[in-house]
Amino acid sequence: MSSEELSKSYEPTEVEARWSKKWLDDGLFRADPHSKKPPFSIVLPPPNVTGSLHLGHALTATIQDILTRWKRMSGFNVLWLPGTDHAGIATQMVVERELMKTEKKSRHDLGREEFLKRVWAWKQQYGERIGQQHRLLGASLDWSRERFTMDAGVSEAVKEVFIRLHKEGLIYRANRLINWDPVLRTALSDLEVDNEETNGSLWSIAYPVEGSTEKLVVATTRPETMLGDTAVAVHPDDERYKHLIGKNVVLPLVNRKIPIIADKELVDPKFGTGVVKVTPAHDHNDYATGIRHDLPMINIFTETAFVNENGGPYQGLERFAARKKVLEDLTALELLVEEKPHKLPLAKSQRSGVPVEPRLSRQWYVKVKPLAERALKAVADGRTKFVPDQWTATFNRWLENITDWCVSRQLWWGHQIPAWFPVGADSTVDFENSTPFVGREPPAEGQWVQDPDVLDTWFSSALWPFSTLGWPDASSPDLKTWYPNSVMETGHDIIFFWVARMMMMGLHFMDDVPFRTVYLHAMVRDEKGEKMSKTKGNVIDPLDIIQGAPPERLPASIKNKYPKGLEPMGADALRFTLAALTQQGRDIKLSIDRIGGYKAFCNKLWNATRFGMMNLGDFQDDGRVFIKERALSLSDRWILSRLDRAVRETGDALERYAFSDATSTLYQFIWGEFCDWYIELSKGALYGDDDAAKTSTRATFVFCLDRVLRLLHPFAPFITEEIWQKLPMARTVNSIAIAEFPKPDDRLRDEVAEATMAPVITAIEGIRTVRGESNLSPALRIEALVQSDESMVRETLETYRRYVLPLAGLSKLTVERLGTKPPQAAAEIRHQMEIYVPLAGLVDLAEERERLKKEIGKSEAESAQIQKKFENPNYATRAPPDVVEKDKARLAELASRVGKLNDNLKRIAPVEVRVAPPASGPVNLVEELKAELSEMTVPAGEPDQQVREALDKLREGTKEGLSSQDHRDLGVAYMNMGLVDDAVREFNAAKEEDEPAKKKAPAAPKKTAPKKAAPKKTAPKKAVAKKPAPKKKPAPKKPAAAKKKPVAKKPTAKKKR
RNA sequence: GGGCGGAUAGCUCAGCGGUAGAGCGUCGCCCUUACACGGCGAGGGUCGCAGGUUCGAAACCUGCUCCGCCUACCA
Repeated sequence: MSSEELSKSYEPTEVEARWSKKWLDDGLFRADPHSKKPPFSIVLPPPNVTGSLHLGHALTATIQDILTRWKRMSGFNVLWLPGTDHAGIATQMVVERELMKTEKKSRHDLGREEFLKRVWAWKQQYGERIGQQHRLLGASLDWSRERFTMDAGVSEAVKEVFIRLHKEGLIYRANRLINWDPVLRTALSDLEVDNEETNGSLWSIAYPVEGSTEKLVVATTRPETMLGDTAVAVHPDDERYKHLIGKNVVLPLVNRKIPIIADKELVDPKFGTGVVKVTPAHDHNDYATGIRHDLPMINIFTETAFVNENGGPYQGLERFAARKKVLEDLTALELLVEEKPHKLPLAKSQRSGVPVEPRLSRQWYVKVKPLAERALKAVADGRTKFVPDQWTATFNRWLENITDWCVSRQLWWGHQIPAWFPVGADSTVDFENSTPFVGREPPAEGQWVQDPDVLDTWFSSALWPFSTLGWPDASSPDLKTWYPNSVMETGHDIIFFWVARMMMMGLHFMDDVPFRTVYLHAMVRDEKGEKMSKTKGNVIDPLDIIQGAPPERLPASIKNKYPKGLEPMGADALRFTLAALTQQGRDIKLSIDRIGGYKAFCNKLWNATRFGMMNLGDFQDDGRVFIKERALSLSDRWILSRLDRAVRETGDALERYAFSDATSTLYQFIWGEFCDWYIELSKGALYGDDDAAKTSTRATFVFCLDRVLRLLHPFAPFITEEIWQKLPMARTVNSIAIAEFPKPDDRLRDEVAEATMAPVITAIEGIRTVRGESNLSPALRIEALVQSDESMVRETLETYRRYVLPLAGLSKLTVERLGTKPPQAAAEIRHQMEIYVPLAGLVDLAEERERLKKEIGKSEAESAQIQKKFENPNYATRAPPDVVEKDKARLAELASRVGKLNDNLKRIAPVEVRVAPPASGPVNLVEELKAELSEMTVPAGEPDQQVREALDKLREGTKEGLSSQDHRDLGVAYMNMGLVDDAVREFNAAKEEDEPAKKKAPAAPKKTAPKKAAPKKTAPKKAVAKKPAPKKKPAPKKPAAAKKKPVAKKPTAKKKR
């Protein structure tokens, strides 16, 4: 790691290309079914073979790759199996559209065989793209096992399943009302229909009652379907129409007699006119009614939704044209009573977007009830778990109300149904009424043709967890090793389409659940929260983010924000972002800026490595000496201990599928602790000439970086591999991808080191705060004084001044007991220490006063808040003692803090000072200060009466009897005369006078909350008096123990992103 | 209509009974020899509204208001 030069910033593109190729060449991700390791398997949800990956796929790949790499590194025999889906309707549509565009031909012009050739060619051409995208994302898939849903093996599984289900009576053929897409000319399952609220109309049409002048007025949203009406229904209890039940109406326009029936399920007497026209062949409700009442069913549309021969004079009209004509004709007959606006749910085909036309048709169905029951039970028994578990309820509800699954599609691209129809004597085939034979091959006797229909794409997808592993060959080693899959990870949008169906098929054919855990992720949306879709133009190709893209390649919305295009972000940054945005049950809003932030994080890591390369010299870790056996410095011990926490937290987070917790732990550790603190602290040793210290620091650096890279590897595989390969250390494997995932190691934990570092960090931060607040240039070396009555703090700061000096930018550090304060110094009161930075000549003291006042205000506010709790007598008695203790301690700390801040404020009071009036009680410094500010007119150099008297006393040698107030007054006087040292001495003396009093009854609470009623103050006062006692001393670890704040009180947890 | 999720700092979100947090953005000082894709510091919130439970509620309960998503046969 010494000689090589690293580029100044991380350039992902070249690195990623190199490693994705290398991993592939080395076959690192090839799974071995005969391995002795415990198995772990995931099958990739197969994307549409002719599509290209979008960010949703990138999220899928990222999460699965994180799990996969983590498990692989943790000693599992991992299989992550890739594949693609033939995506029947979608693919067929794309190819048809292309055919029409380039050759002006329909698929019918080509014929089935030729058309399918074209689809396969298309698949060959575009199928590669998805593989390529996955490789560039870093997905550690076993490409040797890649499957396609129309591969021979998978097709064999599909046939087997169909035939067996048929034999078991779970697949049957029936003539029912189905959802028909008149553009694609195929049946659809319920799930492939989207209900969309639409603004339509509700028309009222008068139907004349036969043999009467009465008319029944029906309400409808689809008047054209009246051509197929076979009844009119009223509610049996509706007094308005009771007398008409059993009579007929004459259907206008077609003059067909149809009965008036009573049906309480269909009819809600309160809606519309309370009369419903019944069109069983074109409406799902009417269909059910038709069955109940044994009504005739008249189909009035062709496959393409044009009126057929049953529509009389309307034959040949498209359905919406027919509606218009029907309405016109009704108007002419004066039978159209009313048209009013009406919102209705319109069922549209998910694929073509066209309103679905319910159509009577003979189709194949799967009887799912029995299958669903097993799936429900498996989940109830905990054999499969949902993460997040809120999906369990969704899953259950759907399966509990499931209806039979229409699996036949009138398409060409897909698994042709293994059913055969006899060819009649006249060479025709009666697909409607003849009985098909189900089997791989037709019977030897007679002439048969195969059912032209294909199966729903999801039918083959449902078998994916086992069809990809060699089923139906039960002896397949892959199947034995990796079924059930460990995890199914996919988007929650296909829980019904896919997850539920895999559960049913897996249980039925493998007699075990297909996967133990289902992790469902959210949908990826754009930064405004809108769904990414081609029509909205906000779809981003993951590769454009990874490799960068010129503006013209970007969708308009992105181009607007990034007119210069996108810089290459790298796959690692994209992956880390996606993982960080993962949160349970919520959509993911992806922002490019956020990715940029994680790109910066990669760059940070890169540069930390660069720093190492420049400073590790010829160090080489041969791995023979355990790190803790070296002579480690405090910072070494500290970072190792922090590292162990990060290891623990990352592992825990992964166990819980809490990917975002893992990313924030890693981010925080790498940037906030390793880079911001450890590297800075290590510079002393690395730049110095103590060879032993140098070596231990180098060893620690390499040790930490190695662990942290391995921890990070599942999230950011490329940069971690690149860097890991450069570390000067012995390796047992040649890729980080198969190195061991770090495990917690108690030997690294060092509570003493963390506790010792705490005051060092506190001091550095305190001094930095003063610098920052005072706008001191970072280049300026300043002096600082730290006072503490804790000997441990003093000793630590003395011992580790070599840490404090450079990190706080000091030229001099003085450490002492609480005592004399420097004049004109900024003060910062921190836990167990007071920090003073003389500012004379450096900065305007007025600003420092403002700052102190603000600090005081804050502390007082917090103090008041806590005191309020004590005002409630129940608080002390009923709240847990530890909570009360904590509040008391905090109150004491605040009180002392306020006192100290006030002291300092006083000390750097303006030269033109108004001396406090004589006061019998405790001094209210805040009030006093306010007064000072408003009366800044007292001329300098002329101490008032009080001071003069005090000075007189002094001159008379009666100093002995001076009160603390006297000392203060004297101090002010000396200040006014420019005798700083004398002033300080007096202030100090004032303080000492105060001390004994404080120990009995602290003055601080009185100062901070003088308005409080006396009785209420008693409780906290006692507490305060007790608290600063020795008891607290051995607890400098408090800051380190705070879980979220790893370093100290307010450590480095302010990192970017 | 039913179900689920959400409403916390300008933005995106953690927190889910005991001192309001992070990242981004903002402001200030800095090109300090790993990193300006950087360093250091700071400001910023009556936790959607109204009740209730509790010593104590952003968190638990009830109701309401918005915003998403799923699901459903009001013609």
